[in-house]
Amino acid sequence: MADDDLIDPLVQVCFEVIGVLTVVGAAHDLSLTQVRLLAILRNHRPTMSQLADHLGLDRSTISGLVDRAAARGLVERVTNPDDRRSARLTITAKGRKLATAGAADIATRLAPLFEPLTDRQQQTLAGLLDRMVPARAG
Amino acid sequence: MADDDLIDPLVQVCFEVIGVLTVVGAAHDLSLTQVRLLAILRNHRPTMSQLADHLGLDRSTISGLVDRAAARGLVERVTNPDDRRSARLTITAKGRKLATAGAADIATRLAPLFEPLTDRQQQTLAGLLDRMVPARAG
DNA sequence: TATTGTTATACTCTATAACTATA
DNA sequence: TATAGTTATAGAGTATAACAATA
Repeated sequence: MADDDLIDPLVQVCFEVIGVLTVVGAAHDLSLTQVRLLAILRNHRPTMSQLADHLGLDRSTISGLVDRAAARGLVERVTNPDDRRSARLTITAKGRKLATAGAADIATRLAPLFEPLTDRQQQTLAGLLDRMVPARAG
Repeated sequence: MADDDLIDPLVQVCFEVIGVLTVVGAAHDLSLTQVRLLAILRNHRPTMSQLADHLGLDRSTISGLVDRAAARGLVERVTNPDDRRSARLTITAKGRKLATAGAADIATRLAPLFEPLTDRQQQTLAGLLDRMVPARAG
């Protein structure tokens, strides 16, 4: 098949989805990157370096990002007694609450995108997408 | 079905795709927004306001964006003789060349994502995604 | 020496508010 | 008056380079 028959609609859908994440984030004064940060911290406690690798950003960028989120009381640095150079990041109760509310908003705002698909088609889509995401350690 | 069974992998895949667009853009000194700009201008000649609406950005943001792209010779403002307030944006030959090369890079870098799927599954995916993108005027 | 994280710096992206020119 | 676009301003996101602390 012509690549574009798949790539074009995929990229289009991605921009729609990212657009939803961006506006929902903005409604809570969160940038797209802050949304990702909270989403990750819901299930993980990475070090700054691990976070940088995962997000594909420089460590210095992460420092600023975490500074701003910490200033809002959304995340916390927890120093590691075994290696005092490194710090683990954790989400606060306030951050978790915001993340949970945001996830619900996102689900609601994403729903219209799935509307053209039958339940059966949505299941098929979920299966295909699931196969595309590599199992990720962390 | 549980929403998250669809939303989670969809969002994951979207971040993968956006990540590819970001790194390919960066390899050509283009931000993600500049990549989108060139992608749109390959097929359209919008006014500044139309572009702002389409990208979901403020008109003032578009001004700066276009300034920087124009300074690199990638796009041009063409004033409309019928309404001298407005300007249509066009891609230059240089911009088109860059966009074409970028699109090829993107296809190459996106390919590993599809690898877990059979050709038949890729066709199915393309069909489902296609149904999700609204026909857009412009 | 190597690694973890921060700081200083500079540029891009973004929105708000105020503005100019045209309609 | 209303609309198209720009400019001034301020803050967030980003990378590079240089740095301090720890290993």
